[in-house]
Amino acid sequence: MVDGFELFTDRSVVAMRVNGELKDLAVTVTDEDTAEPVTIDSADGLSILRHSAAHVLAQAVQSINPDAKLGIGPPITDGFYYDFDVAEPFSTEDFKALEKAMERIIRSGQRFVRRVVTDEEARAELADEPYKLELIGLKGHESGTEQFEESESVEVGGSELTIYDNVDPKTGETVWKDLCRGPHLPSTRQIGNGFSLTRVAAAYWRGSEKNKQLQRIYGTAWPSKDELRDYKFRLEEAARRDHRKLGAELDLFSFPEEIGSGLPVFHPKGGVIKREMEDYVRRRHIEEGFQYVSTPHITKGHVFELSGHLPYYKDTMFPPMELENSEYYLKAMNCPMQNLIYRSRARSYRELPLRFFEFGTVYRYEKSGVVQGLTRVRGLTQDDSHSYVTPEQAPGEIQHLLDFVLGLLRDFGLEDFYLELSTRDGSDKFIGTDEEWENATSVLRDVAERSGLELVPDPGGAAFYGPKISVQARDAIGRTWQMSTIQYDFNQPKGFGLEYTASDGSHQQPVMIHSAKFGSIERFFGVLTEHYAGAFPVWLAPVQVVGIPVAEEYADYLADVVRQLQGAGIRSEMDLSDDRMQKKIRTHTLQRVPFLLIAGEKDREAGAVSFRFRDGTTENGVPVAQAIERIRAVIDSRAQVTTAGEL
RNA sequence: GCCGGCUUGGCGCAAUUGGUAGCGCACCGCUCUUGUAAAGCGGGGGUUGCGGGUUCAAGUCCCGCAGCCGGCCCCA
Repeated sequence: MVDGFELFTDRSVVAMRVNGELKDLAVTVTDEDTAEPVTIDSADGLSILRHSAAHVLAQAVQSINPDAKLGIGPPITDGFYYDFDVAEPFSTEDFKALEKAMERIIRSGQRFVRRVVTDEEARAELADEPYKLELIGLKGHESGTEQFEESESVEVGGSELTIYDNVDPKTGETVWKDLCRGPHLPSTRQIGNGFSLTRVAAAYWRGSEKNKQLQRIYGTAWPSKDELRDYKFRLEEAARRDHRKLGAELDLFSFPEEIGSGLPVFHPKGGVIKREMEDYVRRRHIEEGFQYVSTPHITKGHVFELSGHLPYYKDTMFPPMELENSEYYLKAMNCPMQNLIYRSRARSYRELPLRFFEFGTVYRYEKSGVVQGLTRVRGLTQDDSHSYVTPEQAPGEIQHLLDFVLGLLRDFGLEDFYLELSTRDGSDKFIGTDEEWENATSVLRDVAERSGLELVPDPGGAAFYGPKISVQARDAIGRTWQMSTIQYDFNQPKGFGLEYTASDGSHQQPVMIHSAKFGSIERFFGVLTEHYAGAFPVWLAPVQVVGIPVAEEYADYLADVVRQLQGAGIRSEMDLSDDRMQKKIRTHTLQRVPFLLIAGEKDREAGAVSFRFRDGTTENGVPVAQAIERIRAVIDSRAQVTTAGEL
C-alpha cells in the first residue's frame, strides 16, 4: 500500500489515473491496481489545475464577500469559471483585488484534502450554500428524470459525495471547503503564477433561462507564466484576425445602424470577394449537375405550413405583413419554394436525381443578444440546394454531395475537417416515425464513415424534419467553424405531396436532400477573412495588383503595364497619388494587395517590372509579358501567394 | 431576450473634482518626387449615438431607447 506521492516523485505529476479513474495523489493503491501518472501539462492535468484554480477563486471571492453563494466552478477549454450568487455583479475592476487574494491563497500552499460525506453531513456543512444543496438533492435522484449536466457532475458526479477541504499547512486548520468530485492538485502552490482572471458574465443557474442568473467569473490557468503569455498572444492573434476589425480596415463591409442590427452591407471591395465566391460556387454547382433556380424573398405563410416550419420557427421569423387578407412572411428558408418548383409539373423517375440550387437570401429574427459580426446575422444568403431522389438513390446522392462539399471547401483553402452527425433525441420536436429516422440516420452515417473523417455524434441536433451531417472546418489558427450541412428529409416531400412516376407507372414519393456548402455566404466570408487574416488568395483579393512608379516619370510606362493586366482580366490599379514610393508601398501592403508592381529606370529599360509581395520579399526585373502570365496563372489556379517564390 | 460594459470627426484615441471639445491617421490644397513599410507646409471636418431630465453650466450626473462588445439562453 503506497500513495501517489511515493509512486510518482516527479513534481510535474499532479494526480494519477488508478484503474482508469482520475484520483488524488493522496489516494493509496495496492499492487493489484494500475496507477498511471497525470502530469500538469497533460489534458487531464490542465483540467485539474484549472479546476483547482476555480476553487481558489471561489475562496478568494468569499474571503472578500462572505455573502457570495457558490454555484458551480468547472474547468473549461483554456481555463475555468465559477458562478456566484451575489447582490452586486462583479466588474473587471474587482479582478485586481481578487487576483491578489488568489495569490495569497496560492502562496500559502493550502492542501486539497478529500473527505467522503453522507448526504446528511453534506447538507449540514453546506447549509448556507443553497445551490450546493440543490446539487446534493439532484444526486439523490440521479436515477430519476432530472439529470445534471457534465459541468455539474464536476461537483457531485462521483460515486460518493465528497467535500474538499482547503487545509492551511502551518496550522492544519481547514480554511475553506467545497462540495466537489475532484481530483485536485496536492497543493494550491502548484497553481503558480500562470493564472489570470479574464472576464465577467451572467449565466443562468443550471443553464436554463427559467432560472436565476448568477454572476460568472472566467479565468485562465497554465502550468507556467510563459504558457500564460503564449495563451494571451494567441488571443491577440485571434483579435488581429477578427473579421469585424478587418472588414472596416480593408473597407469590405459594414453594419449601418440605420439599417438595423445584423444586416450587413458589402462595400465594393467586399463585393468583389463575395461575387468571386458566388461565381465560383455557381459554376461548380452547374458542373455537378445542379440547375440554378431563384425564389422570392417573401411569401404567404401557407408554404411554411406545408413544410411544417411555421409551428417550430414562427418565433424566429420576422412577424408577418398583412395585406389583401393574406399574411406574408419574409422567408426564413428556401426549401419550401424549391419544392413548389419541383411540383410545378409531373416528374418522372427518369429526371431523378433532380437538383436545384440557388443563392437564397433568408431573414431570421435572431435575438438581439446573439447577433455577431458576419457569423450571426439577421439576413443571410444560403448557397442552398435540394436534390430530389428515389430512396434507392439517396446514399449515392449524399456521397456525391459530401465529396462535392469537401472539394469546394478545399478550393477555398480549408483543408482540415471533421464531421458531425446530428440526430434526434427523445424530445417531441422531431416529426416522422422511428423507422424513418433510423433509416435516414443510417444512410448518413454510412456515407460519413466511408469518408474516413472523424465523426462526432450530436444527439438532438437534427432539424425537426430529419438528421444531418455537418462539416466542421478548422481555420489557420485551429478554431473550428460549422460550414456545410447535408440533411436527409423524408417529411417535406410528404407535406408538399411531391411525387414522381416510377417505371411501373406508380406514383412514388421522392426523398429530398438539403445541402448548403458555405452554410451562409456572409458567414463563410467572415471565416475566410479570419482564416487568411485579410490576406486572401489572389483570385479572391479585391485588388490584385497596384502599380507604383519609382518616380512620376515612370508612371506612363507602368500605366501601360497596368492596362495590359486589366486587359488580361486582372484587377489592377495605378497609385498616382503624390505620396512617395515608400508610403505607397506601406499603404497597399497594409491593404494586403498581393502584388505591388514597381518600375523605375532599370525596369523601363529592360521592359520589365519589379514585384513586391505581401511579406516584403521582392523579385526584380521580371519581363512584362512573363509577369502578366504568371499572375494570370496563380489566379486561375486559385493559389495563395504571399511571398517571392510562390508566384 | 437576460446580465455587465461601452458609444467623442471616416478610423484609433484624449479631455483634472460638471465650466460651451483636442491629437494622430485618413481626407482636401500646395510644394517636393529615381528603387521596396510613413516627405514638408497649410486647410476643412464633431450641436460628443438618439430622446428626455438635474444644474447658472453636462462629453462628464440621472432615466429611457438604439447600436456595439463580452458572456448566458438560443442557433432550421
